[in-house]
Amino acid sequence: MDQSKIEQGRLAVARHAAELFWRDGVEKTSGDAIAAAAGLSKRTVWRYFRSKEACIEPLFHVTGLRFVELLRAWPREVSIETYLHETLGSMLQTEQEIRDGVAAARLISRLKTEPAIRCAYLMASAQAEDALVAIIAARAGLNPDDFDVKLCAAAAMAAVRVVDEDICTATFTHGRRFEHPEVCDRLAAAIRTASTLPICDPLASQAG
Amino acid sequence: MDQSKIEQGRLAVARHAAELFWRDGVEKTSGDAIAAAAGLSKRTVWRYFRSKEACIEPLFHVTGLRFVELLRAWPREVSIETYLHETLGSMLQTEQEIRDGVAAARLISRLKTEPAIRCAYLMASAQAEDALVAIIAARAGLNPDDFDVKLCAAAAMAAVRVVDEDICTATFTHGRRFEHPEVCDRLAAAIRTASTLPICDPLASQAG
DNA sequence: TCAGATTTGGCACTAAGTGACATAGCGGTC
DNA sequence: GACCGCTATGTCACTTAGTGCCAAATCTGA
Repeated sequence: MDQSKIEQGRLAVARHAAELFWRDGVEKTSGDAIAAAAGLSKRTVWRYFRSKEACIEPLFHVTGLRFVELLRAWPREVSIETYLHETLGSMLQTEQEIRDGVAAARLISRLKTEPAIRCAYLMASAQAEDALVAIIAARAGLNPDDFDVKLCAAAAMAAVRVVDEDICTATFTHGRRFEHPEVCDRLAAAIRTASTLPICDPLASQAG
Repeated sequence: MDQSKIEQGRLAVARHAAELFWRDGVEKTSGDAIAAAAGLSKRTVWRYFRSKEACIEPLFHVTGLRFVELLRAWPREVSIETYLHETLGSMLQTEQEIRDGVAAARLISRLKTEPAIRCAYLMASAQAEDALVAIIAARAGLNPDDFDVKLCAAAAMAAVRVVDEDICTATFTHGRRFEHPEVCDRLAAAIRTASTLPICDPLASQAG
């Protein structure tokens, strides 16, 4: 599918936009500057994105999705705590993925002061929530259209969002440092607490 | 405080903007049209709002806040189910408040097709979540800065959001009709399920 | 009624975003 | 390799979103 090529292009732009938004702020960053940094014409940028603030959505989207994709591989017989401790460390494989994670985290730490960033972040979270629905449905053995599944996905995503925001602001605006296990603990605890379906504990084995 | 005067002005504009967004779509509605409908100069509209899509935020904000304010008056010795059944019906008092509710609900039913509306809706929900934090903190006897309180507020707000979206799309795009008790039941059930702190049941009486 | 402060409008301007068409690149086919 | 159709991109003129600046209006209090 060549949809992914477009996604790659959008992501490339998003990385540059994120850099500029972080360095100069959203207001002081022009569409021209983003286009120039990405090595594209302005026109192409506006073909990729409906607005300036949407330029960073793919970055949040991809980082959010990396986490959600990690959950997709979550074996039924493993608890959330065990799974995250075992796998979260290897979620960001390449240098690029790590850079994306840092870039996203930095921007998240600016959510309070830059409404445009919050907007993009929330939009991307909504997409991640959609992806999460399918995973939770599979794990709970329910239909993705089921209201309870949607509710659980929304609550779990909200939990991730709160932890994210908390950790990112603590890191980038208060200079705190987090060791890896602590992040796993907090994410797992929040997801467990917020989950409205019994998905966090090992599940009774089931055919299929 | 004259901050509320500005809020009234913003809300007045938002009502017109919502009408136009609903009738013509966001794209086909110009800033000029909004200003004209509100009887203001374009300049004043852009002083009130940072972007066109933000023009409807106050409508979502006020309807969301009306619900949150209802929860503020929630007595400690009453369960969420009882409280909502007893009070939700009287939440929207004036004709204007009812019109606001309908206008917001109609727009929510367009969330799938109009990203700009989703953006505004999510931003307003984030504000409502902030307001909810204080209420939950009070009810749970915890500090508003407490992580668990923020988590509970986020999860509860997510629950309200999912119910909202579900009911509004069912109403306006599938023509379903909801009786009042059903709405109460669904909201109460979702909030109870998603709440991560024991706030939904009557609380042991406590001085103060 | 006057002074001072705040709010609004008018207008010129910059920047965001679109439409229409030309061009470049990229398989496939002969 | 030349030809073809297809899609992605660029160019440029254009509309609309959004800001800066100053003047007019409106509000406030003595």
